[in-house]
Amino acid sequence: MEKQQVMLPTASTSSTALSSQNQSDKEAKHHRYAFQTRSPVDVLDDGYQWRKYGKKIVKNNTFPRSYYRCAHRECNVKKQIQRHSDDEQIVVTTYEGTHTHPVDKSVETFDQILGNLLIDNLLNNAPPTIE
DNA sequence: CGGGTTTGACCAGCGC
DNA sequence: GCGCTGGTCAAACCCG
Repeated sequence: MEKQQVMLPTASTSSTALSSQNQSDKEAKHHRYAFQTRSPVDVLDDGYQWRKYGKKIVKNNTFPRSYYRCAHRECNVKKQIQRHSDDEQIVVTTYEGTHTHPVDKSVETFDQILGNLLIDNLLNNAPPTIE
């Protein structure tokens, strides 16, 4: 397959942070941040290296969901990417966990930006867009 | 040759 | 209690 790496060209990171809602303690324990990005590619290069460990077709989505994990041994960060069933141009990236290692690249990447957006949304109490 | 990716199967959790 | 969905792991294959 072709590795499509996008370095935040025109990908507009519009909305949205899904965080510790008052769903349940289990959800709260796991850091889950969902971002909806409008990008032509599935995998956004956030500066970290990810290793794909699974793919699954979800009933609600026409497109398969991809499961990624941080390439680092100590870093047990998981990331799942799924496309919108209605708009294939919308890519939903869900981060789970926190990186304990610095970015491999020397650029302020998506992770930083998304992180800021995340915090910003958290502070603003942004309502969950997905689920 | 090594690492990474791919696909399928298995397992667990939740719902009914 | 059984069924279904989602998630993870494992083995094999492909590419660099």
